[in-house]
Amino acid sequence: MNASAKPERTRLSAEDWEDAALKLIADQGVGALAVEALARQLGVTKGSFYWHFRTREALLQAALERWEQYGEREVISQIEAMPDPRARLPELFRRVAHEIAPHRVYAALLKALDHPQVVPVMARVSQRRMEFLTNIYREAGLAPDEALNRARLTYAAYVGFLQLNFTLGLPRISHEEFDAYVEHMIKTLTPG
Amino acid sequence: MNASAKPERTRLSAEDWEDAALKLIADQGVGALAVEALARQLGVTKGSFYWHFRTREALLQAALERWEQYGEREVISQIEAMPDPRARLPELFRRVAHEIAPHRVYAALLKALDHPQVVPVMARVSQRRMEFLTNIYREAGLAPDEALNRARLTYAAYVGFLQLNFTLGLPRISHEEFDAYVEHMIKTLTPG
DNA sequence: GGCAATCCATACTCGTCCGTATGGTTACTG
DNA sequence: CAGTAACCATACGGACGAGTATGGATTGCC
Repeated sequence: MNASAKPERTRLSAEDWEDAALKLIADQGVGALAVEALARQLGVTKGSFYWHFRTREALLQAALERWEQYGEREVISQIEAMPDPRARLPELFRRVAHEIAPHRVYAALLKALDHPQVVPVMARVSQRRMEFLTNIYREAGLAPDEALNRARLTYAAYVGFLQLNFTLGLPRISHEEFDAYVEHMIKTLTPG
Repeated sequence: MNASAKPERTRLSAEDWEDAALKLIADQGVGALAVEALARQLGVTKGSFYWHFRTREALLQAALERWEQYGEREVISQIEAMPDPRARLPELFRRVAHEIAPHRVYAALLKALDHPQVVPVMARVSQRRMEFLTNIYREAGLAPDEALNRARLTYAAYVGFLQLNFTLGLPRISHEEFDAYVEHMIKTLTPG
């Protein structure tokens, strides 16, 4: 019942700090990323931190890069492996809608877009996802420009949903209502 | 060529501070709302501030309430005055898409949803707008639950667009492209 | 023109957080 | 079992921002 989630650890690595940083970002946002707070949470002091990282900024950078690398799930490859292109969109929507945990860091980063360090990361990640979405729409039968615009619309709806629902807790939607919303979204945004 | 935007002002009122606060929030976010910075921008010192407000928190509160009252444009009443219900949605979309300035505070507040003071304000404002949207969709012919879900989707797309485009500068979209996107959005999200 | 009330400046205190300096402790290695 | 490298604690310096104290300036009013 220590302050740390993993109480029995003797020595830490840089990766441990990065993971802890991402967890803290997901919980309280980028602004709450303070080295003394992190150290307390890990059961050590600042002395440890400044051995692994030159500065707080360096930790943020490392954590972001780590997230960008490993955070991009294999969802993409799994979806692309599906034989029927028209079946990919509904599957993608339902998947994303029901896996909330992996999106918490993205939602937190979305609120830190004034921070110079997160902007390029978010730009790259969002760009890749949008291109992926655009491809799916093209393979589902949309013309190139239509596919691009539909991808923009879909991704904007995704981002907005993140903000409105588990950052703001807007209309405390029930499970059944939520499922109905997802199906409505599929019906509205899927061609055909 | 002073530091202040309006150099020739002798005495300030509480409303002046609130307006300046909202301007600063729109420009640099809620986190940048510091009293000394604000004072510099207004050409005075902290001594002035603490006469008008008991604390920084009080200023934020007052500014948010001011924004909630006067920020809700008369767009709503203008749209509702339109005779043809089916013509309201395209008009609303085009309007919102081309008036960027009034949405800058909303976008900034969207990034401050971890702050306890902004959450209730944003909840109320977003709720009202969603209800407004839901009504329009119903009047355009959608069934009640369909109208609600479509309103959710539309509003999420709006919120997401704010984040992706003038917070992140995502794909530096051109004017023509943007107009095409808006029309695509109208075609996709408008019933019939 | 004098007197309050209003408004603002200056000069502090205090807490927080980043970063540094330095010495101690644990683990690895020959 | 040394000795060296990796890891961590303690203590400090300094920047920055909120809030307080107090006196000065300005405005409106009688």
